[in-house]
Amino acid sequence: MSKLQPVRGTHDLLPDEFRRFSHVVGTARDVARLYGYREMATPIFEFTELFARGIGEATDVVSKEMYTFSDRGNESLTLRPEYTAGICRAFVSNGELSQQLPLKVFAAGPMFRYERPQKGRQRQFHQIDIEVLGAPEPGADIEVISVAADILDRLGILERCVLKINSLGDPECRGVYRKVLVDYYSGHLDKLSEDSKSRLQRNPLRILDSKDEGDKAINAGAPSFADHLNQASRDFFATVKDGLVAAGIAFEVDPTLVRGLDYYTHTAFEFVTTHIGAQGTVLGGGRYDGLIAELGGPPTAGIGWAGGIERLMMLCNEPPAEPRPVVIAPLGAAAEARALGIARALRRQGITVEQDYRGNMKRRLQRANKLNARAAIIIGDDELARGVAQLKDFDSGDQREVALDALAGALKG
RNA sequence: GCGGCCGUAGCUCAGUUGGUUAGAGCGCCAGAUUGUGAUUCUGGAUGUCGCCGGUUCAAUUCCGGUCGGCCGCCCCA
Repeated sequence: MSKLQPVRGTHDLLPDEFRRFSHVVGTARDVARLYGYREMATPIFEFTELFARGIGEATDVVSKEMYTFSDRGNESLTLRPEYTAGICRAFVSNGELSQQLPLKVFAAGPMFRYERPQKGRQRQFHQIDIEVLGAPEPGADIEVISVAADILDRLGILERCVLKINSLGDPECRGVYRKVLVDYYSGHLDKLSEDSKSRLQRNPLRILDSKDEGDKAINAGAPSFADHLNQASRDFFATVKDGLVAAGIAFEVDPTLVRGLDYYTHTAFEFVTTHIGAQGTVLGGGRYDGLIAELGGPPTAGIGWAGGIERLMMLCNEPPAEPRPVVIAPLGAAAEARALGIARALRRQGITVEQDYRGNMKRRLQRANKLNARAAIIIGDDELARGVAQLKDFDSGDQREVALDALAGALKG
């Protein structure tokens, strides 16, 4: 099997798989539309600077997972590793988007991250994405989570997921807490795992989520973020939680939930599942009120999430079956020519019709069977002369004669 | 980036304690009278045993490397 291989961590979406892919995206799009979100798209690559500044230089994503290259004009470009930064950039680039706040957008497309592939983790993967810009109110947090829950519900996977939420506070108390944490862990440096030592400067909040047994023991005595939230952050979080309850959305507060991207503030959340292996986060996001200003735009609040399409595909129900085609089987050159027009007329009526390019009757019916056709329209010289066709039903095996101009009616009825 | 498992026909897998033409099921192709599928019967084709190199008289079987997949860590969707 010395065949051409796709690049590591990429894969082809063959027709059967693509059907499930479109089902996920289509479902998400439909639900987002019900909430008034409008779809848009941004380029697959951006200036490297955008991600470095937006996501944070020190994050894993930026420091070791980006597909970065120089183009022929010597610009450093990067294949987008996530959607939020690009959408925020588009918001800043296109002044008209700020004329009607809040801006509510839906987007979907490929993302790229240089990681070790495993189940639910590829180098090119796809996300659906929702963002609300210009809404500092907790109502936006609630709505965005509600959209996610409805999408998961429609896909039939909500009951296999748990919604975890946490508050990362505002920059003020986040900074205070960060310092408190670093002080605390610095006192236990000798017992900290290697991973966590390196996390200490980079992202100390993440140590709280460590799976290392030694770290867990130290974490037991760690100061909690909840105790360090300022009043405004506390109130904000309480409103979000009350709203979720009012909307009938079940959740768990998880104080160890920390997002790896620097721009998050206040609400952070994830829908996680245990059904698809270690990469159990199916959809996650949060609030990023400082990001747009950080990128050089007007201070504008933001909140949103991204969902992994491949992960959702692993969990979701079979999409509805495609309509079964009708096959038109002409015999002879004259009938074949005539069939082209008949097939086209039927398709204009919304009937799926397949016409083979070659083959005798047996061959054509065999193929019809493989296509899971519901019926065949058989037209030979005899039928042609009389202006009729044999209409064969594949499920019952019955066959009857139908006038050519009555075909559409017969197939619809 | 770290650790572990794996790689035989289109698919799922068996097999060779190193030795002539590497197997099964499913699928695929052909036939069972002239214009009728699926079902049934008969016959057929499958493959550089992932790739490169080493050991050996001899390797798909042993060893090394490499590429790819899977599992866990890390990280995240």
